[in-house]
Amino acid sequence: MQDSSTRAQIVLAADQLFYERGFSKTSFADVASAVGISRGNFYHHFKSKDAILQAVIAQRCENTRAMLAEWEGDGSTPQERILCYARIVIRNRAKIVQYGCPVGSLTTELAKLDHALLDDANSIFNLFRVWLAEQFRALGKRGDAEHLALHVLSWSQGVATLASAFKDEAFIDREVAQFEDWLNHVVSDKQN
Amino acid sequence: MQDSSTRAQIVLAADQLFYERGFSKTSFADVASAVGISRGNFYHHFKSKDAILQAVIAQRCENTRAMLAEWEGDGSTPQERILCYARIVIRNRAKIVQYGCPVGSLTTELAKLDHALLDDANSIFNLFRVWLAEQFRALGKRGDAEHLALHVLSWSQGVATLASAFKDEAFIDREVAQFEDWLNHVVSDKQN
DNA sequence: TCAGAATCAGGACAGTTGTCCTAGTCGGGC
DNA sequence: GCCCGACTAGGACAACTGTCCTGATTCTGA
Repeated sequence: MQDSSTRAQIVLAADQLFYERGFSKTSFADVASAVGISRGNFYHHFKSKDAILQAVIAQRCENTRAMLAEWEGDGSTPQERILCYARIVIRNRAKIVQYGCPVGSLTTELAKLDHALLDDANSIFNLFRVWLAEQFRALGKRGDAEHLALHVLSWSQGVATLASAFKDEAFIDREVAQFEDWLNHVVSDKQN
Repeated sequence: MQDSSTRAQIVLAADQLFYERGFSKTSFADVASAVGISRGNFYHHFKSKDAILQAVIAQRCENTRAMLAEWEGDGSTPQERILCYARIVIRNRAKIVQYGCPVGSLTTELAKLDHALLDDANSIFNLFRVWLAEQFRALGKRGDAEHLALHVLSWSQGVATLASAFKDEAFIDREVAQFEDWLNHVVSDKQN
């Protein structure tokens, strides 16, 4: 199964290109030339463009799961873990300013074409959502945990969209600082 | 200048299609058949696809300006005017759940291709941004007005992105209610 | 060593894209 | 009546799309 090398290369290249140019604006020729193989040869590895998208999404899911497990690993508090999530937008600042959020921009694109794989793409969002809800529950927010998780997700999408539109990195930093205050306030609030 | 009728029809149809399918996924043939004219005939009205996009953006700017003027018109308070903005996402709930925010999804798409008209598309955002900043200044938020305006813009983008991904209308209502609380808190805060 | 599978390059394919051209219709001013 | 401009239909165009096919090469296991 030497395939794994070429196949993995295809998925990696497609992942990047889907992020940087969008799914529908990325052609087989683009991916093929990025990997360095011929266009016709593609169909030995993936039988359609959607199949590549599916593989890319699966890969992103796996990466996300690994990242969440890592955050879970260090003996930090739930509050610090939520901050880990919020700080992704700082860590990926440069790319976000150029291309937006990889998850958000993909789901937006797929939603417009009501593409069959929108649900698959949403599963990445769902990994974060479920994980965030767990953290909020661990903070004693039993009733609001799900809503708070969606709120945090929504916050990150807004930050990515605006930062990308205005090419404004400072905005990201400001919003993260504000987010920390908000989280402190939520945590110290005894309701729910 | 009977042209205005056909031309206006083209801009109207293109506006809708760009919103519902995205700019690059909308072809001349799509717009032409929506208006009911031949594809080749297009170049008498617009000399390129970008020219249509430019006209669509200009139209949206005009509509936005008119809407802001209307909100300004009734003798409401700045706080109520900001709520007018927040409630757009409720008024356009159904469409947002299907296609996201018309401004945000367009700028995201153009940013990915670093299209020359990204700045034009941003000017719609800027209309809202400047107007919102004015409202916050009128509320005594002299130092923070610009940042607060961006924050509100960012909030609306997050709501639209998540609502569209999860097809969740209830989320929109919840976020707007929360926004009202936040705004009350900001207004009653004497700092700045 | 050698058959068979895995992998590959190159090109064919039908359809679509944005763009451009030509020829024709129509209405209003001279 | 005639002419000129605004408007339109239809098609040509090269380039590109996703898909598929045919051979060739390389690798593997017996």
